[in-house]
Amino acid sequence: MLQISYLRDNGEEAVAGLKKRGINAEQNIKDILNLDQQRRQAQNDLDQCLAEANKISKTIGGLFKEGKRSEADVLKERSAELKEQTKDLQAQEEQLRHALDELLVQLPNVPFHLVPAGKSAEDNEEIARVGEIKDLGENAKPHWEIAEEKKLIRFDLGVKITGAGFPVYQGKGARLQRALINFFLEENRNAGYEEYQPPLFVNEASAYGTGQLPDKEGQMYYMPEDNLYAIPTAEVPITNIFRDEILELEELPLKATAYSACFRREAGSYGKDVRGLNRLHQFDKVEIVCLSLPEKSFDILEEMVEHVAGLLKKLELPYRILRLCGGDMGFTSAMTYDFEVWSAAQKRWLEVSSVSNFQTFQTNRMKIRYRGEDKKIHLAHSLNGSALALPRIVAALLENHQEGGEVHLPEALQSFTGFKTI
RNA sequence: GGAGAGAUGGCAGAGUGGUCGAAUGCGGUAGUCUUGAAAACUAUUGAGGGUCACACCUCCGGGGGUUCGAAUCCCUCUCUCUCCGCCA
Repeated sequence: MLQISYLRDNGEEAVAGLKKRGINAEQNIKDILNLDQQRRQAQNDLDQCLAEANKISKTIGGLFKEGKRSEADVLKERSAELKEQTKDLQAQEEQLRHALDELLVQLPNVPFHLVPAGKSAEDNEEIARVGEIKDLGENAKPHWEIAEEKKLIRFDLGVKITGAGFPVYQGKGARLQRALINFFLEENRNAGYEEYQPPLFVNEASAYGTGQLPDKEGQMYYMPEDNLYAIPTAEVPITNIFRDEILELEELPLKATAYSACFRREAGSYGKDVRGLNRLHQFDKVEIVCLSLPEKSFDILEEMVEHVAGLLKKLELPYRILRLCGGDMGFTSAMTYDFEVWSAAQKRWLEVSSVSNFQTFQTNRMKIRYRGEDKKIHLAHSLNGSALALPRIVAALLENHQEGGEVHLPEALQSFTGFKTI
């Protein structure tokens, strides 16, 4: 959620920025500032009322001690009046605050100046393309065929025991999953990320903290008996570890990584998008999360992008990096880079990582702060990215590295799998 | 699942219905001393709102109530811990 102080000082900048998302927020922000003004006035009135009431209470206390009952009784009457007033003012302030909050949470993050304007994926800006796109000819098999032939992934068994979108990995398929998780975690750890193993379910406060609620309510699996949500990404528990914390300067930048299973309902998806490993309800992902000084966060973002690019290079997969346009960016992001790997048989790009800087959008809600050089408390910036999401990486590995009925694993992976070919 | 205990500042831990945003200790920060460090001593040290800055207001798990006045009394919810049961 945007900081009200930011909107007070930079309302026009926010309006201009949000246009890049295709949103005209002018009236909205006007309303917000208006409500903010009213709210502060109400708060002020309330405070004064309370101040007087406090003073009277103290005076009454003194009078009682001196035994001046009658004088105290007079003041009690005034106090009763104030109490009525306080009630009204309190209700008023609360009502204004809720109205303000409601508008505020509906406003997405303001895109960074580098973010191109645009409506959809077509307006994204390709900023790098790395690796050779090989023409595998007519015989190239899509990953689901390879996975089925070699009994790596059993979609049928997943359907049997759970449902569509919950595949069973078997044999070398299962070992490949385990190897990839280890490979990513090791790479991340070597790059300075501390490893965590978080809970897979989170409470409501956590889901709000990272912005899954109220924006993506229907995308999460929910367990009403316990009021818990299955995490759609490790970003949620990992970032929430630092909720309500004040970090010391030495702790920044804080770099964390975690493997987790991720759960997404993916309501409304269909067709080729959900074929094979393209889109699942449960999948594995290794995530990286950073908390940084505001002035450093875009450097950190570039650093994270470099790191993810390094992983894809080691996997010898052709990929491209996109800078998402305003309209394609997530609600909470100020700037996002997507990584897409080439799917040699499907002949299309598959998103495998999304690296974003949220600036204070998440930390404002979560109250993740740091004590600055000036000894004052400021909001930190938060960032995260996938490093990496497994299913589409597996798809790309199988498709791109197939040759003569075999799949040759990249060298970097071989020590983790314990086998070179599938 | 059953029974009991508890929830106070970074941590530990006091707190009689009024001057308690809260003793004390530890920790943190700054200083004195020291060649340097340790120790000792001194000072300082919660967060949010508000203000140019003060003032002022809010917060002792959450919500509600009693009272002129609540960390303190009452109700309720949540959570944590201990014991028992079950169990990877």
